[in-house]
This record gives sequence, C-alpha cells and structure tokens, in this order.
Amino acid sequence: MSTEKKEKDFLNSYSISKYEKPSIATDIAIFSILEEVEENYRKLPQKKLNLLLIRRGGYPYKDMWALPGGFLEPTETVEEAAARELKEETNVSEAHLEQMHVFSDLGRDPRGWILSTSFIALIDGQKADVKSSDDAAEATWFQVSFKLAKAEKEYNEDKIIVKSLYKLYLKHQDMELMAEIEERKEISNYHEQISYQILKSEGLAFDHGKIIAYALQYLRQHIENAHMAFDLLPEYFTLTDLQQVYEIILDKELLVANFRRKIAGRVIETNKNQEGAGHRPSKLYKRNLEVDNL
Amino acid sequence: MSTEKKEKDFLNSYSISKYEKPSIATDIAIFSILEEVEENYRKLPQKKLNLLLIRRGGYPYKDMWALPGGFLEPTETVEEAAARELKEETNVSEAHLEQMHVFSDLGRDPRGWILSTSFIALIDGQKADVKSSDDAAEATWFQVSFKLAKAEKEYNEDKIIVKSLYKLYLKHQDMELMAEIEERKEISNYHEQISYQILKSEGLAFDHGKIIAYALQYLRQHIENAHMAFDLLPEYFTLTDLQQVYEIILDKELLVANFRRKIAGRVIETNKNQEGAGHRPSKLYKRNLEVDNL
DNA sequence: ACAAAAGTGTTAAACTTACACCCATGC
DNA sequence: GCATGGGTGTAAGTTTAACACTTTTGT
Repeated sequence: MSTEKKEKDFLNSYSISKYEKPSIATDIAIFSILEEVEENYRKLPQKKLNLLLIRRGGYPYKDMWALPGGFLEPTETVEEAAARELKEETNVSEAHLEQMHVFSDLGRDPRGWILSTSFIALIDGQKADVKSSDDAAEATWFQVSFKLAKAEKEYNEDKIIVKSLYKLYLKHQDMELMAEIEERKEISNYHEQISYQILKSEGLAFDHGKIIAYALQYLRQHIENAHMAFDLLPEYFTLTDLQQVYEIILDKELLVANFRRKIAGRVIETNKNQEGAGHRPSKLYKRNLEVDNL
Repeated sequence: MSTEKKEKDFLNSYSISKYEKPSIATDIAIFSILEEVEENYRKLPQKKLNLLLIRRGGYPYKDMWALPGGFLEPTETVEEAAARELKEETNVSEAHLEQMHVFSDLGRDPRGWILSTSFIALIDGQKADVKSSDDAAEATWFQVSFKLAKAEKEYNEDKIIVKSLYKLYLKHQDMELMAEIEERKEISNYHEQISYQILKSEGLAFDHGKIIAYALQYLRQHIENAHMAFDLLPEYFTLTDLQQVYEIILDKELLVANFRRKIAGRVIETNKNQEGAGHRPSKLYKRNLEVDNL
C-alpha cells in the first residue's frame, strides 16, 4: 500500500471529535482618538484616547461592558473573524488590525472552556460609524485613562520581582468603569516572565480589564516602532495632530522641534493648509509609505 | 428573581456544545546555540543557531519533521501546555517561553479544524537533555539557515507592496529540510498588513515552515529589546559568547569595541576566568538582572 | 615565537535634549 | 493687539561607527 493511500486511509478513519475542545472567541480592543469640543476659539480641541465597548444584552455579565467580539466560525481565520467583528461594530473595513495575545486562563468565562484570541485595532475616529448592531447591543466610545498607581521591586537571590499596580478608568458621560490590574515581572538568570492579574473590576465583563490593560501596554510599547500612530489619524493631518497621538499614547509631553525632526522622514508635506483656526494655519501632511525598515 | 439567580439559571441551561469547535494545538519553536567541534586548538568553536524538530511517527505527514507540540488539555492554559511540551522534549523547565502567534488558516491540518497557538522558546543548548520521548519519536537539533533570496517592491496608487522570498534550510548531518516562504507586506494609508505563504516545503510537516519563518523573523526583531540573548547562554559567559549570539541571530558581524560598550550596562563582571583555550583567557560575566526599562 | 582572541583608546559623525526665538492668523 | 499654536535654529550632551592598537595565553 502506498504512503499516500495509507495517509488517506488514516485521515478517513481519524476522528478528532473524541477529544474535548474549547470554543475560540476573538475579542478586539478598538482604539481611536476623539476630540472634545473646545469653547475657546483659539485653543485646539483636546484629543483623547477612546476604546469601543459594548453593553452585554444577555447573561453572563448582563448589562456590563465588554470588548466587541464573537466566536470563531469554521469557515474563517481568526484574522477574518476579527475583521468581521470590526466591520459589524464600526463599519470600518480597512484598519490596522493586529493579533495581540491568547488568553486561556481556566475559568475566564463562566460559560465554559473558552479561549480568547485578542486583537488590537486602530481606527480614525471620524471614519467609525458606531451604532447599535443588529443584536441591539449598545456600542459606545469610552475615554481611556491608564496610570501606574504603585510600583515595588523585590530582590531575591538570583531573581528580581517587579510588581506594578495600574488603575484603568473608562469614562463615557457620567458612566465610569474601573479596573485595578497588577503587572508582575519576574526576572531570573534563566528566564523572565510577565503576567497580569485583575485585582478589582467594576462594570467590565469577563477578564476584559486584563485584556484592555495588555492592549494599552502593547500600544505604548509599539507606537514608536511601526506606523501605528498614522492609523489613528485621517489621510491628511497636521504635525501637531501626529505629535498629540504620540503624547496621548505615551502619556508624556514631547518637545515640538525634536518631535518634528524625528518623524521628518516618515511624513510627506502637502500643499494643503488647515484653515479656520484662531491662529496661524498649519500645513497638512500625509504619511510616507516608503519607510526603509518596514 | 435576583440577577445572580438569573445568571446562575442561564449558565445552568447554557450549552456551549451546540457550536462547532476547533482543536487547539500548541507548537513550539525551541531554539538553542550549539557549538561545532573545532580541530584547530587555537580557534574558538563555531556557534550555530539550532532548532529542535521531531520526526512524526504517525499519519499525517508520517516520517516528516515537525515542531514539538500537542493538543491543549482542558485543565491547562496555553502557556502551561507549552511548558509541558518543552519539558517533555528537552527536560528543561526554566526557559524563555513566549507566546508568538496564532495560525488558523483553513486546511492547515488535514486532520480537521485545528488552530496552532505557537510559542518561541530559548534555551541554553548545554542544559537540554534531548532524547526520544515516550512515544518513540526522534527529537533532533537542526542547524538553521534563513536567508533573503529575492526582494521586490511594487508601487501602486496609495499602496506599496513589498514581497520578500526567504529560503529556510534545516540541516542535521546529511539530512536537509528546506522551505521557501514568501513574506508579503502591504502598506497603504489606512492600514498595513504582513502575511506569509509557503511556496515550497521539503521534509517539513503541516505549515511548520511558515511558523519557523515567523519565529526567526520574531527572533531577529526582538533580540535587541529584551534579554533574549541571555536566555540562549549559560549563567556565566564571555562577552565574545554574547556577541556571537547577537551575530548569529542578526546574521551580521559586529565590531567588538562597540558591542562591548553597548551591552556594558546589561552584564556584571565576575572574578571568574575562562581557562584552557589557546589564547588569552577571557573574563566571565553574568547578566545584570537590574535593567531600568524592563 | 606566534596565532588567536581579549581587551582598550581615539576620533568623527549622527542623533538627542533642552531651550530660545520668530511667524501668522482670527477675533 | 494679542493669545495661541506654527515653525525654526543652535548649542551641549550622548550615542554610534570605524579603526588602530596593546595584552595575554597555550603550544
């Protein structure tokens, strides 16, 4: 009997269904930058980092807020599932959409054995068309605040443990969700590992506080490398817009002259101008697609 | 009826089994640095990047080589599953072990709907105790060669497409496995995406050529940031050892004086010396666990 | 003695950081 | 006119890159 024949026979008789299997969900942290209205005609509107959450219509965690997501269908990849969810919730089909992490803690979902392959999506807030989806769930942008509240370092023999307590606040009008997440880094001679634990969670469903914390750390660590900042902006933008995106995500002020020198090679000046503001009009730029390393 | 009661009732009546579910495999790219014997007593032994592969004992892909891996059990997280596999194959329980990517292409496994959550593991080659595991599969270190063979750039309106063809060779004695993988980067104003495709594959099971290519790119991109290089070395090492790890992974020569200045803060000098070589003995160093950013 | 690697010093160029200053607009 | 943001220049400090040179060992 040929090898091909044997393999075929094996596959025909193989039944994968005898093993217990988990369900796979994809959850997406969809971020955008939105502007608050500014009453002073001179001042620029304040930009804020926002995250899209959906109020759960059913059990479990009924009426609490969760990341958009859903179960993986047998006809699609996790990327396709994430793109489908993103499109359903925001009607945006072209966006930065990137795999982030698999969350598989036992008991993370009371419905059973469910793994989450999480994604991070960055979209231009103007382009998103957020509305209640067909299942009547409310989708809402929440302003994000994520701050280090406490840090401690423990020196053991051959090992250092760094614990950092972060407080996450998500605000929309008079609604405020909160989570306290502890990040634990363990560094030894042979390996290092990082883990997150939810200490407190108010108004957030499942382990989504943890996923959101992970996404925010991921954003901060990756905003400088790739072109992620551009994905949060429209096609044409001012250098101040771009700088503010960096400042919001890094939660840190940057010097104008230095920032401009640094990103000079990544943008292309256009002959368009931003007009109508109570100050000198600024040039509009677009991203330079041609960047050597990427 | 209280909300808690309702939630409980819901969960009791909820049956997740009605949806079709995939199996979850964890596959690990286990890397180590091994030395080739050197006949010239003066010369240092050549270090090489090695990858652990297992010959498949059964169908499908019988007798072909695959990444160590297995199915996720309902009692463990994907990290625990990966650690279990690593321990089974190498008897190493403390190592750098990190989630990499989820591969979910339809048809990636002829046995059915199987997703792979892939990991990357870095171990000190000396510590690994590789032997045929209980299921009598052969586990073997393969020397890795991964080179860019062709690159092309396509300029469209509002979009740039960069295609890079990589050739992967895996050698052990007179065995040679090969794969050609195309990396495709698409960069537009609104998003950028990167995908890999297997063009040719000889001797490698499943889509593992793709996973290996992904792992090697991941290694190259991350070796500078974190302390990954140290995880490939024993506790005490010479600065030349460390430099060679960088050189092997980046596939690029570095200047000695400059390298030493760059990593000066990350290592601690010990009073131990490497002796017995046909040249001036070198000081042994160990890693400095205390690094500001991590 | 000498091959091989260990290890250090010097310089120019590049990039980062901090700060000072002028410009243009709408009200 | 003036508040606000747009935009540029310069000098000090730091890091990188390239190269030259000295030191120490085992055989």
